[in-house]
Amino acid sequence: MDFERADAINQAIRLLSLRHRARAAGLLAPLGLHPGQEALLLELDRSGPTIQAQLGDALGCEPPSVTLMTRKLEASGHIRRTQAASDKRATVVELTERGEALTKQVKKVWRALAEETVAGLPAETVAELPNVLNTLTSNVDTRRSGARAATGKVDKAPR
Amino acid sequence: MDFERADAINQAIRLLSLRHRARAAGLLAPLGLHPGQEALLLELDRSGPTIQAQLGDALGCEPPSVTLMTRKLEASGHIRRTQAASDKRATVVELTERGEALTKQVKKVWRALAEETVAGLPAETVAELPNVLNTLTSNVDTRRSGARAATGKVDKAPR
DNA sequence: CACATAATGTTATGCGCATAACTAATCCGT
DNA sequence: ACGGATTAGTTATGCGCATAACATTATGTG
Repeated sequence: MDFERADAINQAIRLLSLRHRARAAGLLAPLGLHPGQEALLLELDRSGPTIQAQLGDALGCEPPSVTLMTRKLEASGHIRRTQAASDKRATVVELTERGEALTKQVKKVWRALAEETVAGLPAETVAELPNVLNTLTSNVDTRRSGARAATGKVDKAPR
Repeated sequence: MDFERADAINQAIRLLSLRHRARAAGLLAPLGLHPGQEALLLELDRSGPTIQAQLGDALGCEPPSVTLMTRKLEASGHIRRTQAASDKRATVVELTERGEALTKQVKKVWRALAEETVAGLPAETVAELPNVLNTLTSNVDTRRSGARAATGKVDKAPR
């Protein structure tokens, strides 16, 4: 691949990151959220009470980031953190009622953002988009060793 | 669009941002660069001596960010900043020889990253990728008034 | 010309996310 | 059952990027 094409791709990804995040920030601000927090709320809405380590895994960010995100969302009353009974190291995070109400609003914003983002693209391109983006992501993912989650193959627990 | 699809798109963009940036960080670290700085060097390599305001425009970031980026790259000896003759407010930024040498290395890394990023995708998808990503970007770009703008012409595809 | 307005850049501050270093709890092989 | 390794979480620190407030220079009207 020549440099021109390579740069076009890298630069496009970089700019998309900046602008999509900026737009999300603008849409989430009226809800009192900063970008990144919405992902945590949505994950809790999707999975119910969750351990912080799993949250970090789902959101693709590191434990210290999860600590700060949960701390702030707890301070604003949208989530609740309790020590797990079965594992005294773990902290279980769950939505409060306020958090659930806010998450409903977040979902509306999230749909609006996605629609705005893909406006003007052919339906088939939009349909393929998540898969293409996920492929790009796992290609550069050093966390999960680029493994594809598609197979759903999990080593069975030896017990 | 239903929430599932919307979330798949937004989440995919968010994760791609994190991972692509993280991978870039890993590849640039041996060169002594942090992600974001390479874009500035490449822009200077492409356009020659440039005013900071134009740099911010090209990189899609704000004046204070440009100030910090240029300050650090100047401190590391890769760029030089001089006051413009024609406009005493403006600061002209240009590559030093060290900066040019480093940029050569950056280009190699940049090509490698792009190739790694699009690995496994059909060639035609890769060919369309920059345009698709740029469309997504301008759809959510609140900086330059929404849509087309850059070159003053329609992106492409004269039917 | 004078003066309001715009444009360039800087400082201060804040958020998200990262890594490094640390504590505390759980697991596991001997 | 003991003691090393693994895992969950926190604190400290740093970088990139953003906005807000500000100083300085250019510009374009009356």
